[in-house]
Amino acid sequence: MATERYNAPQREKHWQAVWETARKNQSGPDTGTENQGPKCYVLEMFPYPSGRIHMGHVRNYTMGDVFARYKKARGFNVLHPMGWDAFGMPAENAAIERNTHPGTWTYANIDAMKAQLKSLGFALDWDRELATCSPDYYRHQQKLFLDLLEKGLAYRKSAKVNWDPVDMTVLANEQVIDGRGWRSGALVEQRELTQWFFKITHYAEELLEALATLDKWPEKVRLMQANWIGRSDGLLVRWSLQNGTAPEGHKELQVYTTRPDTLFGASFMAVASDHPLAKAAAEKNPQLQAFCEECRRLGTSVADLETAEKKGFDTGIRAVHPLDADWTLPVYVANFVLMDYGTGAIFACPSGDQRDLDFARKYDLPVVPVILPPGADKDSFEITNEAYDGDGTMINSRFLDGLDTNAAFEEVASRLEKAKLDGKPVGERKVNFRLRDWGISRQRYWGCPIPIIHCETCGAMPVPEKDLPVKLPEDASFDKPGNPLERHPTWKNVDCPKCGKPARRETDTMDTFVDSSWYYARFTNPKAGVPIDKDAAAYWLPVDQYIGGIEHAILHLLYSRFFFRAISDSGHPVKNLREPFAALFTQGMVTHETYFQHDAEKKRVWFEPDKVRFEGDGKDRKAVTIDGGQPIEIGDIVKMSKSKKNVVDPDDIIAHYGADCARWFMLSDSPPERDVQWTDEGIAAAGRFIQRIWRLIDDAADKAAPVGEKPPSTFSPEAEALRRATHKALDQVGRNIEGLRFNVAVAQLYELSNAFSGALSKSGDGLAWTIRETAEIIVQMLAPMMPHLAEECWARLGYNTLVSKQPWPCADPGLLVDDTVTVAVQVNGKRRDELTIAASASNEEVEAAALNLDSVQRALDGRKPKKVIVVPKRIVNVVG
RNA sequence: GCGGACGUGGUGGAACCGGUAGACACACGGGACUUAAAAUCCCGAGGCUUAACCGCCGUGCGGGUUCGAGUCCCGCCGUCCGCACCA
Repeated sequence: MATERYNAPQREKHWQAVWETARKNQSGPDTGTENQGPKCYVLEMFPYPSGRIHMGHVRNYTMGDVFARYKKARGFNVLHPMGWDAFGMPAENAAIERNTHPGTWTYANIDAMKAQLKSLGFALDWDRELATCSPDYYRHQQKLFLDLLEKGLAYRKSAKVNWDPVDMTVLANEQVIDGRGWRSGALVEQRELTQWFFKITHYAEELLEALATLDKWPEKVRLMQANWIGRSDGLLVRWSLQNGTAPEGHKELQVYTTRPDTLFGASFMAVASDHPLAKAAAEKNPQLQAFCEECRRLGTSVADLETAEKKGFDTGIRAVHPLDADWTLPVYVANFVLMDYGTGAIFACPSGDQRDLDFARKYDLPVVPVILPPGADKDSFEITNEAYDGDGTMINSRFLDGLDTNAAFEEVASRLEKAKLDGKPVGERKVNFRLRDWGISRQRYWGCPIPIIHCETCGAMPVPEKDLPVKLPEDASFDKPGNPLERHPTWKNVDCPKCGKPARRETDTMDTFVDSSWYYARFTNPKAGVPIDKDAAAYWLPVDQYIGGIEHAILHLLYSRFFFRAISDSGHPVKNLREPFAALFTQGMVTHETYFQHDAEKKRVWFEPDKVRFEGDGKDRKAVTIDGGQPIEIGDIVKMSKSKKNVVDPDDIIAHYGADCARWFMLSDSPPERDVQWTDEGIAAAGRFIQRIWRLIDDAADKAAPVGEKPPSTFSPEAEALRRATHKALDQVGRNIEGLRFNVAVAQLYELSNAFSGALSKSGDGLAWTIRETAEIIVQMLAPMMPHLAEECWARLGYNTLVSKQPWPCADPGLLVDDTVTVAVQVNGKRRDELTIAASASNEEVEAAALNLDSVQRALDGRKPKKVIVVPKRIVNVVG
């Protein structure tokens, strides 16, 4: 009887309905009851509800689902929730374009995407679903904000901010990429605005130190965060200003340096154009005034800053060298000195810093080498156009001469700590961080309102807790650019909660990264009346496996690490936990070839993959249009994106091949952390494998021993071999899923299927029993990856239970070790032969057998072996 | 410029702690089944040499350590990513 093809799309709907009925996609109430085992919290980064799932989501959520289902089968009590990162710009843009409300658009998208996720068969706990745009969620976020405010971890200040002129909003430093807004791509400008900030710098040291404890995070992400936090160890040094050269009231200049060892190489001082000393000096100097203005204008865009030539202006002020009262240096205003790092002032050592050197050459200032690189000759060493900023031996540095760089640092630091200027130490050790406080104000409607009321008398007053949530008004207008909350006729008019006088609401909303900084904690009990249910969070946190894109290496992950600490320290601690994500995995992107033609202006016009037909293969492979047969160029393989039209819609794939096929393909071939290339051949191969498994199991079901039959007492060699292959694969597949090496697990399942298919045509003692054993183990191993197919196969094998409810099978340790082993035989390190021998053979026996081989004798060519190395069960190397 | 990762057949990739390089899959070639095709099944395949065996070469390039190196060390080359006036 010919086997019917497995109709994946149809059967998948069936099994999804069965699961729904069985309520199997539940992790149970708050502390979980489904499994008695230890808890395991599996989380994938929740999606922005853009309207449709893309292949990147499919890959991300498939990995999480395989891991979650596997852990469940291993007896863990698993939490695997899903929600929506639902605030943000696109909803507002959609509102403008379609004349709908952002909420309407967002919730319609959520419905559509939820249906898509369900059609992929993910074992998600939908009872815990949350959307950050719901007042049920953001009311708690407002409470968290108020608690941070009370602790001084949220505050308001006027600051230069990154202004995105397209999105018309403020961006955090982390959200500016190559001088452009991370979402809009517009050139970012600098503007002075009063904004709300979170004091992430308060945790700079801790966030950096704790990276060392995150041993289940990728090294790469930890390094990126460490660089971002940017700790430097240095010295604050106070330089006195020479009498008569400095403006009234300016007696000293404080600089920050990480290289006090180079102090004798100092050649000038430089301050930022908005440094108080620069401003004071400019008052009486119109030319300097003009120069400062120029610097400020230049600084309007980050891109300009990066390309600007180094320029300076001599203020005429002179600073006294802290180690030599007779030595004075000129003070410049320089465009490359930043006011918001260190003290906004530096001393410059041109021989040891490229910027200082460029500046010194331009203005003809002295360049004195003070550090001799290791191996360089003292007499001939000189600095020409390249500064030397490495370590070495001190020269031209008086009492430091001969010391190494580190010793010189210490010597200068301790001298200056003891030295006094106006009764206070000249030098003070200081650790500086690159990290800045997180500006969270956004001039947008579709975000969490900041619960503050501004009163002319009382200032910025927190909204009383009883008045939370501060809800967004439904009737906002989106017809103009700018903030709809700002121009709403009534919403912002409220009375001051303290004095009762008319006041106005804060119209800024929070950066959406705040929303995603604590959602993982909310998932542990999303219906709690407080932001975080302490018991539920204590049970479930930390997240045991977090999975998402590398693009969040800094932004989301650093903010979450900070926010979790900040809320812990302001009344919402979860045990003593400081880190929310115990293990992190960053998956690669889904890529696809691109196809294009050039238009009349030489611009590329992109083609969807299904508009392209191919002719030939290998080097002769050509693309043509599907209708006209006109030539098309084949472009790079890049991340799927709408703009390049190289996207494949998951819905189309599910409808054609089924969800299991899409899932299987996303797990195959490429290591999960690397990019995977979507190809038609690849998805077709996955589809073939599904049919193959179905045929194999169908065939096996006919040949297998009945369910529950006792194991036979003897096994034929064929049966024995199949059992060994099966149990080895079981052992390996488990390990590889555990280690998220899905591509390797997939290969092992292919391999076992090949062996199984060969064994099905054989007969022998115990084979029928072994066929059942292997068939069941294959199905159970496939279950986390292709859950629908696995259920179908499980039923075909005679069960009316669900395979997704079965415990993970146990590999028989006795079948993992072989009686005989094949070892390679080398002569002088070159492989000459192989030897099959009892695993229990002694080294002497192996050696004798190896020397006995013709091939070994031939290779030795009459020489006596000098030495024989035997590595048990692996290799024999004859040296002769 | 600084920091990091990576480099294996025609392709994606595998190889535990230094121990048979190329598992598995794609593409390709040959065969079976078929009137034919699709589907399926079987076989082949790193390169050079050879009728075949044998042999030689082979994990970006050059050196080194080792009985033995894709794996460790040093120096190059290339690709990708992150950061970038941070004093």
